[in-house]
Amino acid sequence: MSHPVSDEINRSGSHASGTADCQVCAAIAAMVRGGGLRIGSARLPWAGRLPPIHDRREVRSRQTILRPGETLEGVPVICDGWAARVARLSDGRRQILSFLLPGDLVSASAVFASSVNFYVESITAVTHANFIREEFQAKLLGEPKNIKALMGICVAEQEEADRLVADLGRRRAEERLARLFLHLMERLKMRDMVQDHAFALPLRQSHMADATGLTPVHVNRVLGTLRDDGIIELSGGTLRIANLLKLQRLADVN
Amino acid sequence: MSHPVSDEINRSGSHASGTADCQVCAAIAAMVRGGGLRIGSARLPWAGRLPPIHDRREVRSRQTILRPGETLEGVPVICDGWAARVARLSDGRRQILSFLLPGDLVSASAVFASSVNFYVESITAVTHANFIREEFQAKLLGEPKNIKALMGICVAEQEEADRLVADLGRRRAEERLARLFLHLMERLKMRDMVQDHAFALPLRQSHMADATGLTPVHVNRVLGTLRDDGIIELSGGTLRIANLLKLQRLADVN
DNA sequence: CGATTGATTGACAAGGTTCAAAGTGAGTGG
DNA sequence: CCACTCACTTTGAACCTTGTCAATCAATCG
Repeated sequence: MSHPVSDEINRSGSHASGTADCQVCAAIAAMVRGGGLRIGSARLPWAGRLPPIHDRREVRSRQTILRPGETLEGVPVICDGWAARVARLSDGRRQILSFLLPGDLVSASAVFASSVNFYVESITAVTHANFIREEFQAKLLGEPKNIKALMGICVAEQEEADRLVADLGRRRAEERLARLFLHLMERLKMRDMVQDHAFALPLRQSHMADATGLTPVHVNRVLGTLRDDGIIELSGGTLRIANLLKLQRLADVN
Repeated sequence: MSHPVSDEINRSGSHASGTADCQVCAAIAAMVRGGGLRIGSARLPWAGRLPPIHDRREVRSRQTILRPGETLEGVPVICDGWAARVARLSDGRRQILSFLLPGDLVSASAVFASSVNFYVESITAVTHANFIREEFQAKLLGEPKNIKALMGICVAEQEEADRLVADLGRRRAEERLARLFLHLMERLKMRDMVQDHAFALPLRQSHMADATGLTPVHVNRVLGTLRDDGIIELSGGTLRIANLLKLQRLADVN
């Protein structure tokens, strides 16, 4: 069976070859199946053939993948697992800027700059590929259509951030968590990772706290009320939205 | 005296001509003097000659300039005055996403999309120009250098938003206000609008509240303590940083 | 098994909000 | 020029949401 993605990868001489090649193929294939590289809901719809990768890395859960200012080997894309972009304050406070899901470009800025100004940390075990920047750029800048797609990713990234700013600035704990869950569900839906209003949620309560600007203790309490109200069921790493309508009303969608 | 900017504007047949042309020239000249179009600290360093504008508008203070979804006539750039990008929740809560100063492109997204998903509201009286999108794009996409400059603006916009997310999620009132003031001072410095640690600050306390995710009453109290501690002097629309070191320590810079 | 990590709970403190009222200042019309 | 109005600032008091501290419980892992 012909497989343009893995063909391309296998042809690229520079990537780390090992025993896990088919994993990479599978992961990137999944990415493509999901509609191309993305950030949030924006896509980079490349026709079949990806640029060559510099390398591919597998990282255990709870590791720091990138640090601010650190030189990037390539343009990082998440193949598998969950990661987060995070900001750290000097006294250790943390804020999750966004979650990175399979198929996500870590940041549009990484396409042009050789470093970023946030941390990237794995939440689960993560596989990520680093595309060769020059080739990635060349492919993008070659076609106006691709430039616009990249701008689309930038805009989506920005809209995401604006949404989060309004959430953190003006919404209370319950609303923030409700919106977090709905937002994640939307993104996972696009990847066919939601079944019957339920999906794997590998986040600790401290992750949810860092994403919503709350403390883990308070997240715990709010989750408790959401559970008691029959809105969500959360256990064993699986979140099931038991009452979507109520959750949406809480989250102030529509 | 030859003046490439106003020459260009005068040559452009499609812009609204009136009695205030020299105002436009002056405003855009100021913009150029300041280093080109920008967002935050990123610049679009166009060599002397701007693309033609579709029109130019003057708006009184406290008006809504743009609404989400509304069709944009062109690519809006602030020539004079202060405006804000703002998000509104369904129940009326407001969050200021960013302040727009003279020379600011309202949003990089406006270059490619014909609508945006936030409000733009004037704070003072505002003059803004709307560049013809096709020409603006053509000029940008024509040169790879310009594409990278545009991407630089996108990245700066994003970094701004990330910074704000961390502030709103993880910093307390005093820190947020301190950072707001320092951030504004930096931006105004680039425009030569700061003298001796003092600058015109046309914001009401409710603006500061909407920018920092606080209530106006609490902003008032915190301003009171900053004043009492001899850190700032704020009156008559002028902010003077009386003790920069203390303010920076509060703001957790460095 | 002991050790570690995360979830849960209680008691209490604090930061920030809400409501209400009074003070201030600039602009307006008479 | 004065009184009036309107928008904004300031202040107090009560309240509420969220944070802090501390202890316990549950689950996982070498």
